[in-house]
Amino acid sequence: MARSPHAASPRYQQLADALLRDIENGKYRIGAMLPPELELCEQHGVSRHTVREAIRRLVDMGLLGRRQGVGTHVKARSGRGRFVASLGSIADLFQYTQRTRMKLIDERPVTADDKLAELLHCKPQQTWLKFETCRYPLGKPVPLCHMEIYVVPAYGAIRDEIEGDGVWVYGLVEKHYGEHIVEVQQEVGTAATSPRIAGLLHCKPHAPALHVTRYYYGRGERLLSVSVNLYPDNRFRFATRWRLEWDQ
Amino acid sequence: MARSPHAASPRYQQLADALLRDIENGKYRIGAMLPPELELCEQHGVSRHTVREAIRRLVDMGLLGRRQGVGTHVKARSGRGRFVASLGSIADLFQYTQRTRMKLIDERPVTADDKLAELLHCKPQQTWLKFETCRYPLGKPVPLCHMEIYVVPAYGAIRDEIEGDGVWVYGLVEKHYGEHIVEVQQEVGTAATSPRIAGLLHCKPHAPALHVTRYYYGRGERLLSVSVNLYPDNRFRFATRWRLEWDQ
DNA sequence: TTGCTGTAGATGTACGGACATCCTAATCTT
DNA sequence: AAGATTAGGATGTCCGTACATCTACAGCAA
Repeated sequence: MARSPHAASPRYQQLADALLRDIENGKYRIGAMLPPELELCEQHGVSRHTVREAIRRLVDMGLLGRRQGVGTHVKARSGRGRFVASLGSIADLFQYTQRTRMKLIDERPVTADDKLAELLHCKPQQTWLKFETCRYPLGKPVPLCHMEIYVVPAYGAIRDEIEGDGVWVYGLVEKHYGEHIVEVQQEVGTAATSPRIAGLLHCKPHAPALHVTRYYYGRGERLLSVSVNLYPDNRFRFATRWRLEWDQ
Repeated sequence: MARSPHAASPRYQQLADALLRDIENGKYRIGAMLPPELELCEQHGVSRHTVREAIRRLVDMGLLGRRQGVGTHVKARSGRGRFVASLGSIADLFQYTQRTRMKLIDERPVTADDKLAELLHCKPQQTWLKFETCRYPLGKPVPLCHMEIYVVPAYGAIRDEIEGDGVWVYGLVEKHYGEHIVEVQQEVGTAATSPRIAGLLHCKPHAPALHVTRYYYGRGERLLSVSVNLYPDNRFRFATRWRLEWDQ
């Protein structure tokens, strides 16, 4: 039977609300199993389709989890959503409104000592290829940032294309080696600019700078590249917008 | 009829893949309408249930949009996902592993001059309530950060609870005024610590510091609170994990 | 004990039908 | 010409059925 004309909300929504209440009230505790679908059908006098639609909502909200052959269990209790931020592509991580150009300063293989091994999350003695570059806004002489880029040696061929307009290392890796970046971990801190790098960046020694480390992962949690960026002064600020995902 | 035993994937998935190909190939261009559900049923020889399941996937991926009574249209062409980061709650934005305590330094109403009006995204002459505080890790004498917190004057009563363990201003606003924070905009930059604040923070004057501005919005894009935080030195780093949402 | 097999019970997939609701556009009325 | 009404067609909701697939567990065999 279809829902009555003036019902406030569809039945699956009412059922989802009821289940949400039961979860928040503690009738179904975290880790506990929900009754099977057919049982919920009887209890609430609806079809299996409606039950599945209601459960689907709660699964999307992260409150429930399901496994075929096993059942449906409670994963979380809170009815409030998560805050999420999203990017269209990795390039948005850099938030450069203007196009930029990369200039290569140095390239060399490096063997990880203890300190570098910690930075790269690898064991000492492992070898990486290190690029040192500056990134310039197109047509401007003052660099935007200083970058140290580490890639596994197998990806050395990207050196031929690393200089140029609008180049990103992760893009070269994806293009040449068919690896897709699936995850990026980013750490933002602050640091004083060393005299050598201050010279490259045209800023005062010891000036405050944003210190950004990014880890690029491919499928299977394989670390493909690490970059350490230094943004001097206030040439750059990160803006992130966090939004509540599913409101109630 | 159910799917044959050894099929690689369910029919709705095959149909979703087929539609995705058609979108990427340009058969259905951005903004164009997809054929109606019943037409897709005939074209692909499946039931409406299967068609709706396939379309649901593409809607979840952001490729399609639908409106009751109108139809299904193409919103985007790319088959690659978005990178998303998520937080369990606003408190995770601060990433303090230890609990903290807030200490009030000053409280006063302020009238926005041009500079402050720009910071607060409001018109000059508007009045706000300004709290100046430091945040300390529990039981430690060295503050973690210096904060300037602006709230609309109507929320003045929170001053009575602003000092204490594990207090967040947004939490007080939500608790006392029933306002839910729905969006947070965050800007991260760097700055040198002024001598006065350096004294409060027990760090050297002009030391590099993370400069974080956060805008807290309630429903209807109403700005409820603004905070300007200064984290000296390397007492704090932001870690964000961006993950590709739906992979293929 | 160990390993295999069968079975019950859970979710997953897929078909069918019916009616509700919403939007657009054509049509009718004023 | 402008507004109200109607009709058609699109998605949304909800019911029914059947079988597939997966998992855990009991029972049996080596």
